[in-house]
Amino acid sequence: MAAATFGFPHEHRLGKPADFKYVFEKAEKSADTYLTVLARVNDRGHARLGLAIAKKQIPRASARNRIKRLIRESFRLRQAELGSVDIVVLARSSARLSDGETLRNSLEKHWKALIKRCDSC
RNA sequence: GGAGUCGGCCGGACAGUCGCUGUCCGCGUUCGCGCGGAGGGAGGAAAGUCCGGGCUCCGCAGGGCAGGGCGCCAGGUAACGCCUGGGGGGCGCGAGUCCACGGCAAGUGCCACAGAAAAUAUACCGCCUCGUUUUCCUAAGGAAAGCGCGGUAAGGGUGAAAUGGUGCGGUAAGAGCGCACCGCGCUCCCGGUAACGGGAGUGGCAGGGUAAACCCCGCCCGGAGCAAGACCAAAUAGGGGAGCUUUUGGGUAAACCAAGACGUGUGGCCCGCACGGCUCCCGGGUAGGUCGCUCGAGGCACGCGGUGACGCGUGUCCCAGAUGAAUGACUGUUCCAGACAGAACCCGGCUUACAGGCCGACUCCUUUC
RNA sequence: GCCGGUGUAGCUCAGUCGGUAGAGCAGCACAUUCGUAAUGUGCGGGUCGUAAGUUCGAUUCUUAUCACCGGCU
Repeated sequence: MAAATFGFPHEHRLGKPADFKYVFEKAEKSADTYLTVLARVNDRGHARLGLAIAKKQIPRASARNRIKRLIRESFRLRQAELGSVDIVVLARSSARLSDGETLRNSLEKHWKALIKRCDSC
C-alpha cells in the first residue's frame, strides 16, 4: 500500500491537451514569485499532475529539468493529502535562479492552500 | 628550482531508504497488463546548427547553362570547408605556433583627400646643355637674374602606395647607360611522386595595389528533411457500391419524374410548417495509436603495415531510447566541497562554454654534482 | 527538434559597384505671444549588437559570436 501512496505512475500525469484545457477552464489558483499552481476537482479518485515549464521563462534545458524533478518529487510525497484533483504547475522566470530548498518550501505552501480551498468547494 | 610548449585523460566517491524508464528471466492474466528477481539508464561538449555523410520521400536518359561552395602539394576517409605529412611565408632564443597560401605579365572596374602624376604614363619645384634679353666685373671672356626650345627621374614635396634596391663607374646633368652583389623573368641541368629547393647560363627589367571587386582556371554539389516517411484507425460530415421495405400515376424498368403515405422535430392536440428512404460494405482520412528507434563507417584488447592521419586481421563485449518527455530526492561518511551544462533518427568534424585535477613528451634559464 | 529573418540617434526607419552616416518624431536654446500650444531658426546627441580578419581605409566584404523575432505539430 505504501508503494501505491507514494508512487508516480503514468496514470497520475496529465497527458493530453484536453486534460490541460479542462484545468485551465475553471481552476483554483495559488501563486507566488516562483510558481503558479492551478487545480480542479476530477472524478478519478486520485490526483494528477501536469507541468507547464515554458522555454521562454526558463531558457536552459538543464534548469527546466531540475525544476520539473523538484515539482514531481514534492507532488509524489504529498499526493495522498491532495485528494481527487487535477493540478497544473507553471514556472515563472524567477524560478530559474532559485535553489531547491526555496522551491520545495514554495510548493508546500501551495499544496496546503489548495487542499483547504478544494475541501470547501 | 623557475618559466613555457605540445598531446592525451578525468569531470566527485561509497552506503541506505523512497520513486521513474527500457531489456531479459520466472509466475499470474480479464491479453490491457500486474507481481518478483537480475542487469542497464545523458555529455565532453549532449550546445551552436557552421560543414560533410548515412537513412527516408520527391525528381531524374545523358550533358550543358544558371546558382553556390572549395582553392600550395601529396595522402587518409563513406565524405568534408576535417585530419596527417611535406613545401613556402610570418612570429618566437627555442620546444613550437599562425596563414581563404591558384590567377591582376586574359579582359573590365575601383584607388576618396593630398599630389605634377594613381598607371598607354607624366615634368610642379629642382638639376643641366643650348639660344636670347638685361645688369655687373678690366677687354678676350665670365657671373647673376628673366624668358624660350629641349634633356633628366638623382634630390624635394604628397600619399597607404610613385615605375627594381645598394655601391662604384659614367655624364652637361642624369638614367640598367655600364659593372658587382641582391631581387625578378626566361632557358637548361640536378634532387624530389609533387608543391618546391639547389646550381649554371641568359635578359637589362617587361611586373603599382585590390580577385573576403566583377571575373578567369581547376575540382565538387538535384531538392527537402524523422514534424522525413510507412502502417492501424473511433466519432461526425460528405463520396462510391450492393441489398432491401413501400401507395398511386407517367414509364420497358420501384429509386428516373410527380403526388401521397410513413418517420423525426416544433406544439398539450389537430391543421400547418421544416427535415428525411433503411441496412450493410468499400476507399480517402481527422483525433488517437504503432513502427521508424537504435548493432553502429560501434567500443575494448592484441598483432601486423605505415613517419603519421589511418588501414588490415584475430578475439571479445552489447553500452540510453524517453514521448508533457525517464538519471532525482532525503540521510550518513569522506575529499581538494563538485564548473559548463540535459540525448530526441544516427554518425564524422569544426566552433563556442567550462571549477578543478591527473599523466606523458619536449624547450629555455638558474643552481648543484 | 527543423527552417528562415532582423540588429544604425531616446523612438520609428533610410543608407550599393568600400572613402569620415542621414530623415521624421522627441530633447535643448532663441524668436513669436500677456502666457501656453502651433509655427520659424539654430544646436547637441552614434564603440553602426560584439570580436577577429581582408583592405591604405569596413555600417558596407568574410568568419565567429551574442541578443531578439517569425514559421512548421
